[in-house]
Amino acid sequence: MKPKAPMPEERSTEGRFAYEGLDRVIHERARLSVLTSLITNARGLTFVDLKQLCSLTDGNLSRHLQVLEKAKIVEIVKGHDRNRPQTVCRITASGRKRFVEYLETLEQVVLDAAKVAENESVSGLLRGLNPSRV
Amino acid sequence: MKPKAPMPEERSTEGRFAYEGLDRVIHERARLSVLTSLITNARGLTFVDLKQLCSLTDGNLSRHLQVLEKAKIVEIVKGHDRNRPQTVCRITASGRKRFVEYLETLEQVVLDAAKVAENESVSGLLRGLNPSRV
DNA sequence: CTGATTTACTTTGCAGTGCAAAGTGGAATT
DNA sequence: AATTCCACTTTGCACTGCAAAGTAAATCAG
Repeated sequence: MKPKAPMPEERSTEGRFAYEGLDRVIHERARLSVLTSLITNARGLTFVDLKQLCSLTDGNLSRHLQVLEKAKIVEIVKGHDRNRPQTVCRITASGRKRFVEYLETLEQVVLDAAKVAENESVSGLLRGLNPSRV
Repeated sequence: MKPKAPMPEERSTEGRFAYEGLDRVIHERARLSVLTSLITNARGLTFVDLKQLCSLTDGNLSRHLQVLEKAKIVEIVKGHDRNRPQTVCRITASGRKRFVEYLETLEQVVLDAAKVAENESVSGLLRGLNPSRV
């Protein structure tokens, strides 16, 4: 049998920084933008609004909305306004739930990173992260 | 010429939620894990440490470390310990800088999302995000 | 009325990438 | 000498983000 001495390093660090809450569907720059836009506008936003808010190209936005809709994170209603097609997007209830869980993980990442090992200085969230002695 | 009435909607919202600070090299679950591990352990971590901390497979970690090294975000020193190969990883100065910038953007995302449009309740960072009337 | 332009998307094509399974090389063990 | 174990690396593929091209309907120009 193997002794396998419990090294001082190993104090339940298994997956300490794995962040499984970082949902792949959400953890993508463009989609993160879209969802942040939508969660702050629960009444919904149009395709054109989103395109502007997120600085996305038409094709790009279209693709990401498809992904989010398929995942039931947003719902898309195609209608018309002033005789022009108008796509309105809203975040769904389950989408909101998933997004909030994701955000909680994000917050944890920021908090973990702000901890900076030897706990030199933990003032404002990100204070203390700049050049420290190597 | 076009009148182009300044709609009430448009108050410098261009790219409001674009988050260009979300560096593609960093904004990836596995690499985000690795960097958070490394920034909290400025002295460096071994391949095996990282594998455990981030719950990554060997191949996966190897690949991501290559990407991070090529981007000069981490430096990798291959040595030996007790006659076995040992890879030690450290975050570089510029890597730290880029990562901190990234984290600042992340924090902004969380803050923006916490704002929830009608500013119903902005207490704890993520309080107020749960089911609100649609 | 016809052709051109604009608006609001959708589709296509490809380069890039995350991931796991398989591979490598050297120590230690049998 | 052969096998096992450890610490990685390489390979292969399925997926995906992205932009360029395409589509459809309304509006405008002449």
